[in-house]
Amino acid sequence: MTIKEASELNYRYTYSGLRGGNLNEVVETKADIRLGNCETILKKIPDNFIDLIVTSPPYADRRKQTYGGVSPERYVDWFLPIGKELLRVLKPDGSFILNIKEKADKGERSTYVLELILALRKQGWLWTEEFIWRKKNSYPGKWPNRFRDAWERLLQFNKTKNFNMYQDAVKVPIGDWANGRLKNLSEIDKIRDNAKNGSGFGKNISNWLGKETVYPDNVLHLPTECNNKNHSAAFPDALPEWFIKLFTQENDIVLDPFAGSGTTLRVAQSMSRNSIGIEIIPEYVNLIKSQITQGRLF
Amino acid sequence: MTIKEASELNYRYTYSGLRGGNLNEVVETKADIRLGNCETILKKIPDNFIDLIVTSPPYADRRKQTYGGVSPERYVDWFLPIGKELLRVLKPDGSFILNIKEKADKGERSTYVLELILALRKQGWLWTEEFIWRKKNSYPGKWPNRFRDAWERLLQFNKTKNFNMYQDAVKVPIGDWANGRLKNLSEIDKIRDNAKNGSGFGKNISNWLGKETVYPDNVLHLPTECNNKNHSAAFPDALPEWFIKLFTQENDIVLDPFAGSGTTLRVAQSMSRNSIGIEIIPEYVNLIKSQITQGRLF
DNA sequence: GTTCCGCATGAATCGATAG
DNA sequence: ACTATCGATTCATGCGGAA
Repeated sequence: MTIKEASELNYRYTYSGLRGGNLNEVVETKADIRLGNCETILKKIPDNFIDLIVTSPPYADRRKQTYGGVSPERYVDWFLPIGKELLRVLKPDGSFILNIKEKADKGERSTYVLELILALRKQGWLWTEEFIWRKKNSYPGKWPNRFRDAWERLLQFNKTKNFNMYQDAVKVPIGDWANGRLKNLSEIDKIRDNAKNGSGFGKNISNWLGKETVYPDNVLHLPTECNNKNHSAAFPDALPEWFIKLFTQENDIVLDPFAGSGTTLRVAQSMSRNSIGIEIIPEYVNLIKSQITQGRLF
Repeated sequence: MTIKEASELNYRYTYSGLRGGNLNEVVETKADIRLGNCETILKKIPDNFIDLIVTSPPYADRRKQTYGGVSPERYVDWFLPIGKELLRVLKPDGSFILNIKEKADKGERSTYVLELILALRKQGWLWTEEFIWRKKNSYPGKWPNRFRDAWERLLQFNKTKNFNMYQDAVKVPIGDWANGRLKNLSEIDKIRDNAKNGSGFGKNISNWLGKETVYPDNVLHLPTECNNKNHSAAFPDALPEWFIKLFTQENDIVLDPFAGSGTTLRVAQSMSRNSIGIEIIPEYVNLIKSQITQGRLF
């Protein structure tokens, strides 16, 4: 058992104890999927209720009139009322992850995403970071003046600067360079720190000795999922999983206001997080209900 | 001599031959580096003169010691007069590649790059594409609310939709997944062919065997160069090289209005492209002059 | 000739301290 | 209060000399 696992186990015992239950009593997480208009249902959620919002809204598209066909020109105005509700329901230490990418139209990239970022900031959001989702197997195709689009934006917004971030939960294996070099590196550090001030170097060393994982950066390398789920724009499980690990703890509440095929809810529940989803198409709601354990959260 | 060098040499001979000259007559490319203010010198360049602009301007609030540093608030106003001249000197079928990345400040990303894109569009530029430069060895560090920044923007702007793009020049070796699969396939194919006396499967294989390169996508994976140059942050040679291959032919003219240590000019000349550079710091101009064959182009 | 090791160093960011 | 400076933190690379 690792220290981390022991720590988590200890937390669970403590948690159950505080509730006064016996050790077999597990707090079951709930997934609350609602059918209907996004803005309307958002208004029913209490203030400061959500720990993490992860969503991939319908992208603007001039041609498609079917699912969420919002034109680029109207996109910002369409999204802002939703952004306002999201700002209200998010806890002060929560985060909002928006997966979006502008399409090329008549040879140009649309600018509505840039305008959306500026508008959300004006609305009160902090634009904390832009992660890149690097899609390993991007959509194939060839055009005379454009290569395949192999990345999407993952925009992080916050209500305050002091949001929760559990960085240790997403550490990754250290690069190959370390195999032959790290042992010596720590020796160098020893010498350097001894020469500098002689104190506190042991703390540094403890960070490096036997190091096998490092913190990731702001580029996520994930394949798009090949299995079609009857939904046009499903992102891979690993995407919400990464942000749920990074920004929430067990029994927190995750919200996806454009639930689609329900990836976020399903992943959240598998990770013992509560979740709320909103979806306007009945077929998708039924699909989600078949994959989760339902329960009302508000 | 590598195969690549030999191939290039062979091409040069052929090229000279087509011109009717003897083999010693080489059309020499010129690199024209000028010391001075960017906007001032740009005004001396004729209209529709440049095939490709590749540059990395000083970012806002960076390089304060060397370039003085432009504040994020003033950045767009500072850049626009330069953008206007760049628009004038670029050929209608040329491209403009702008390498830039906003920094984090007080927990937020600055928005001046977004505003710059919108402003350049208003100025008449088409925002054709945003490439991602993924930096594997990004600057280290750890903060409570942020991971390391491992990517920069490579913004492509054009004057018209019908710009030159030589996609075949930047094809890349097919991924390792294909190599492994291809070897396995051919082994299986061998066995099958032996067993079945040629089932037609070999025909498919022949399609695969010739295929060694594929078109890249819009994410570039390049390490930053950490060699001891006298310029603080030169981008790697491979960066301008890729865009010069993609957007120009031999003897075209490449412009870098913020030449810095001269990477763009040096690479352009090594690829038999003419180049123009502007740099305001005398030491860098001298450094560049020591690395190129000079010649006036305007 | 290869491989390995020592070393330097990056367009970083935050929080604390100093003026 | 507001700005300027500094220390602490951290990972992947190239280069040059040594084995």
